Amino acid sequence: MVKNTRRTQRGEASLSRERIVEAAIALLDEHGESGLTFRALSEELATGAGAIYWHVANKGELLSAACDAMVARAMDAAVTAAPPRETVRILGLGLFDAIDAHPWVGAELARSPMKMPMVRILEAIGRQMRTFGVAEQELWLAASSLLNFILGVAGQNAANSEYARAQGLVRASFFDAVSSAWSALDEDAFPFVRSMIVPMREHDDRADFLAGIDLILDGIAAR
Amino acid sequence: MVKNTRRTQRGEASLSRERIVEAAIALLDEHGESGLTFRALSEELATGAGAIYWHVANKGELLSAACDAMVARAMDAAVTAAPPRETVRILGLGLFDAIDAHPWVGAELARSPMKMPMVRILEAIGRQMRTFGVAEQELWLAASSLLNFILGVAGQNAANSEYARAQGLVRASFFDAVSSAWSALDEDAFPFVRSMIVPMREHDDRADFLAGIDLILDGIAAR
DNA sequence: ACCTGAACACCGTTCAAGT
DNA sequence: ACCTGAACACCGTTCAAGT
Repeated sequence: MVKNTRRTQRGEASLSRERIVEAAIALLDEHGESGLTFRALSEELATGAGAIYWHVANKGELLSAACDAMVARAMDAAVTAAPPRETVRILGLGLFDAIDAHPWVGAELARSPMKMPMVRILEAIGRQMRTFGVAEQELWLAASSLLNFILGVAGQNAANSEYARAQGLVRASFFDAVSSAWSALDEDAFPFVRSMIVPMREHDDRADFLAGIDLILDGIAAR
Repeated sequence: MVKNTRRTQRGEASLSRERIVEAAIALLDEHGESGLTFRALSEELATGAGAIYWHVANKGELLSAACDAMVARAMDAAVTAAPPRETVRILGLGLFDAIDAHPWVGAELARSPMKMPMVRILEAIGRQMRTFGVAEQELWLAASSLLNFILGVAGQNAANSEYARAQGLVRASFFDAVSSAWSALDEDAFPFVRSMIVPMREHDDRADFLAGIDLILDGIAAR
């Protein structure tokens, strides 16, 4: 490991997959999804684009790795000895908060096929379903339903945040904008949505997310 | 309406938002999300990029309009006089099949904030929840939970299809690939996921989707 | 009012060349 | 083995100019 002694001594770690992913996370957090470009990354890391490609296959892999790092962190933080129902809530909330703080994680999760970041979530949820007492032949359904719900919420939250960012709005005024859009809908064509304007405005994403998980757990328990 | 008589007589309708959206849908269906570019669209429509921009604000609006057209079609096709539980299943399946046939719809849906395509789905589901007998103060939760689950499934299905397309795989061999990836996971770190290899391979997306909806409806009914 | 198409300011990715 | 940075082949979007 003599190769980069000089750089290390100067306080600049040599280029590595880890450092690249770290820098990518910083860019994504600061400027949103559109903030991650190989040019910005090169500048941040003081190298050329080609150097990054030596450590990472392409942008997709980079995004996926960044997402995975965040999800792994959230899953690890949610390790408890609580009963399964409570643990699933903690897991879910951990993910919810991570996505709330880093919307791009939700967007990437909603895109990623059955690869690593999702496998982690499936593992964490599935274990709880098993201790929850779900029958063996229903485990896949229980775990994947919960997962799909969580991914749906994740995607929506991320979309809302990105949209709000693009419009330069804060969270509260985003829902103001939605509510005025819904007010303009035709009463005959959209009676239900119009009747939801007030509930939508008063709703609490976090609380609804938890309640949704409970709904599904109730449905599972009812079998 | 004299302006484009000549063009119309020649059998080429003049440029319009509708024709543009139509062409966009054709490109998306044929070549996936990456197939929709303003250049390809210009060629297809035999015009310049600027002409398209006169009718459509930007690419996002175009994608959203294309998605909305597909969702509207699916929702209209699912109008029945069946009891609410059955109707929700029909609505869901209609959407599921539309996304299965046009994966880009699922991807766009997972991205779109609380705008038009989603408002349609919310309206259709919400009406059924009301006739289902859900209490007024629980309507938002019931409808939005169902919606989030559906969007989650939509996003995953779309991601799987896009991934399979990119790899040049058919559906069956996609799950083969996932199962061999899962087989390579560490047994100690991922016992649950490894135990799901067989169930995952044998599962039926459509059936699981329906079962998931039932799970949530059961949870709602249990209140 | 509607369309043309060249031009602009970006992208991700590659690759010969260096150390 | 690792890095440089110019070059390539694309993008979405704009805009002066046409009809």
